[in-house]
Amino acid sequence: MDVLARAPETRFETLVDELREAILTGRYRAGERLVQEDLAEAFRVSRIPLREALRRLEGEGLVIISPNRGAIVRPLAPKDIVDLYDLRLALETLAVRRAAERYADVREATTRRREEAAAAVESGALTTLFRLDRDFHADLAAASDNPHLVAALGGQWSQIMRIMHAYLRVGTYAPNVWQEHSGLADAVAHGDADGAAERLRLHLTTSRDRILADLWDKGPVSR
Amino acid sequence: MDVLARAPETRFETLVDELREAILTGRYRAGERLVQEDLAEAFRVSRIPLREALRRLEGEGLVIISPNRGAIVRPLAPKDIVDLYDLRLALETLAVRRAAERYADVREATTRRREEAAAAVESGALTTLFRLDRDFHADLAAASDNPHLVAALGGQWSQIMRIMHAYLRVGTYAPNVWQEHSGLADAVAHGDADGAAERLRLHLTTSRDRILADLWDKGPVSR
DNA sequence: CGCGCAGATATTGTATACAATTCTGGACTG
DNA sequence: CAGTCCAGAATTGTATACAATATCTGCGCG
Repeated sequence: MDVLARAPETRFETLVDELREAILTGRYRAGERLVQEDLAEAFRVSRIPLREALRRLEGEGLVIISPNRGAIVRPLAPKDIVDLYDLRLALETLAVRRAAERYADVREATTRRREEAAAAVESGALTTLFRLDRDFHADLAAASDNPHLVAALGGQWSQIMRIMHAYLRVGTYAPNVWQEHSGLADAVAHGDADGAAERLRLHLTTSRDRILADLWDKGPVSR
Repeated sequence: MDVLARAPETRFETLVDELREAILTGRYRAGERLVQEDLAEAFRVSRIPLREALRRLEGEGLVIISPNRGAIVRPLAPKDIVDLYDLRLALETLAVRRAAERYADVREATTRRREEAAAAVESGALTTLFRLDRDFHADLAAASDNPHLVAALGGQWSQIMRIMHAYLRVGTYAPNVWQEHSGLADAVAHGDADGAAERLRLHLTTSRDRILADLWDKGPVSR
């Protein structure tokens, strides 16, 4: 057998992840055309897996495909930010309530990552920072024991990550985010569903308002 | 120009709808293998648009694709029913609250369809009945003015329709569903967010319990 | 200056071919 | 007789090429 562990992934799977990452980080900007031939060459694949990947991302709401006209990166308007956070709050509130009812101990989801996040802030590694944020909330969602909810939230996180990359800077990213994460995890672990829901609401509304405040400074840009 | 309105749809789009419909109505049953060559022949298309359609349905959670092993119709366990209704309640509660805040008049969404549904019950046209049900709730969701929420709910409805087709009969389908729809639409139109949310909760929990009760009769079938 | 049409461009759909992986059934071995 | 292994079948994954269709662009013409 091979010394190196063989990646069992198909080209479609890696391609979806790479393309999603490229859109999330702004390498392909909002409204930009995604020409199949160009993408296929850039990612060293043929058009078949590429088309499948585009269809998947279309399903996630990251790209828009018009028949015979091609794909573009979906534009993001300020209202999208409000709507997405509204939706995310509803989904994640359900998640933390269910997790609290089960007394799920999600505290290690913070302790493990808290100092890593601090280091990322220090070095300005924004992508790492956002990934840690997402991973924490993903663990929280998984604690709900509702796979369908986890899947729905997973789809929304693509959009959230796009917003973060587009509008957050080290100076904008709240320094006490991980403090809020800890309090949230504690409430869940103690079975305090109402407290967890309220902490989540505060956490998300402040995050959203921080983004919106930053947005007004720079004008209604669609990146 | 042509007399007949030309369908501007691509094969992928029609294929997704046809395949989804086939799975929803049980033509392909849970766990059944979906062989690409066979499907391509059955729907008179080549494998490329077929693969794209399967990827889309995989994203909707209707099929499961294993690398090099092919696609199957996703099995539905009783816990899935509970989880899906839990998720749906959270999403739709947000929708009706937002709709109520806007005093959205969704009452014609019931009046138009109420007698049509009664006729469908009479003639035993279950598929028509389910479609009317979905259309009402889709109108309700649209009244929230949150496209992302509408999209999320749309994805969940594929699963809900599967459950309905699998477990509901004319005798099981509640006769006063459309009465509840009317009350819900009235509350929304009067801007009574709390009342609408409570009516929705009752509507969905009774629907769910009816399905679960029917399920225990027949045993834990995965159709 | 506006309009329309032809060519260029791009995408979609399809066919074909082949590689890679998984599954299957039976022969072989202990 | 049970278990293993292997060759071939079946299926999926990918690449290439090409026809059909739709869109876009720019030029000529009235």
